[in-house]
Amino acid sequence: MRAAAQVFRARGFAAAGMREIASAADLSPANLYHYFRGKDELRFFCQDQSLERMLNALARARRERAPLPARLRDLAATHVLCLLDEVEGSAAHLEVYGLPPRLRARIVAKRDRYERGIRALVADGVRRRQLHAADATIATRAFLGALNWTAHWFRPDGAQSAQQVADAVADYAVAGLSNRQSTISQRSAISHQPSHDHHRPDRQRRNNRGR
Amino acid sequence: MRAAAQVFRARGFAAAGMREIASAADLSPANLYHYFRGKDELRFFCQDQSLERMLNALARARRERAPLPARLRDLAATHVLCLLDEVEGSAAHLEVYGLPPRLRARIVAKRDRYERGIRALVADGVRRRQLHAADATIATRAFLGALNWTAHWFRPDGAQSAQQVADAVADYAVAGLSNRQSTISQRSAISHQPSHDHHRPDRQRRNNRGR
DNA sequence: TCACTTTTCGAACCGTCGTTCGAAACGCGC
DNA sequence: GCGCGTTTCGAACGACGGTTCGAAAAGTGA
Repeated sequence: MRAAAQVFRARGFAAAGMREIASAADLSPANLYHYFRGKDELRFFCQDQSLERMLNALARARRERAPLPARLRDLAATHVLCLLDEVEGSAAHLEVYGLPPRLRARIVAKRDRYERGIRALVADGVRRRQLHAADATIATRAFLGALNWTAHWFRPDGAQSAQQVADAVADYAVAGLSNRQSTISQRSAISHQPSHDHHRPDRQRRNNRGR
Repeated sequence: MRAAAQVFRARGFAAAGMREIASAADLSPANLYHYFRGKDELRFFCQDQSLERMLNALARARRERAPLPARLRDLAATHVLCLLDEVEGSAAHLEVYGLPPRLRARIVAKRDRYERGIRALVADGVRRRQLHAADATIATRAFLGALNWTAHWFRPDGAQSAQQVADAVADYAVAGLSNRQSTISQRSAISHQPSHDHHRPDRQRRNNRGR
């Protein structure tokens, strides 16, 4: 499972091959199937385990009595560490498309439970004026995005350790929710004309509303 | 290309099939190859175009004279709109693995140019004390993560429009750079014992520092 | 040593996917 | 209608990936 998580994180789920996973685990491809029913199950276990750990962190954040920003910061740092450092951690919980009819539902349910839990914390913080967010749902997802994206760029052989990255990213993510925004011009006076349509010369414009 | 971008965003690059793209574009699979050399080129065009638009937004942010947070906010909102709203936009620029030997270099170079440009803005803001970030590189990537992640959860038929989401996410992302951490216990007094090593019985420890 | 279970693996099956080929259908100027 | 370039597509090829099969090797307890 550790090998699978590694390969999933490095190549992405769809691009990861069972033969590659097997070789990373020092097994023959066929032998993998005596431990796992198939690729989907492997993916499911990785995701399920990561989510379980994150839900534990969420429960801890709920029960602590420290100020909300501090609790969220710990939650965020643990979240990032789950993706990066912990050997068995996997960023696979981000790709839910794919295939599994039954398994997918279980993962999505768990993931939603996690997200809803965080959103409840955020919304509560906003109500108590300890946090600031225009929309708790969007803010929560942006918050999670800053955390999840680390799986895309972190390199274990890089300059900073997983712990350092987790701390820095967690600080950033929580700062986005903290109040006392420093008088940013709320809507920006800049012209803002998207330079849209971009004059594409293009071959021709077939298929305009066919079907 | 619009159809390809759609399928790429929905299924991911590796999981997207040429047959599916073709059918989404009302073409036969074979016919696709009279307009594009192959899947890689299709991917390249999508990524290149998105990046081009983002680089334009970056150039605008560089030349404006508004306060830095406001400029970053506009840049962020445009970035999100590139991923979400603009029909031809594509979130494909996030998957650079895959295959292309020559094309890959060009995309990565362009992406790095974009990231470096933003990082320069951030670092400059930190120097002028208009922004706050412990590490400009990590902060920039967390910033971009909050933006990029929208491609994973945004649904066009959802409650809020792409513009609303872009605004809210951009506000959050910039707040993470402009908010002084409000005396969050810097290292959090919470116990924090990662429940690490998790007692894995493990088979054996081959390949420790192999390479 | 002997059954019996567990683990391992080489080889192959089968589907899918990216891609190509050859030719039919179309558009258009003459 | 006739040529000619463009567009379209059905069918198939080759490769790769997930998976299965059957049996050999390794472990286990008496």
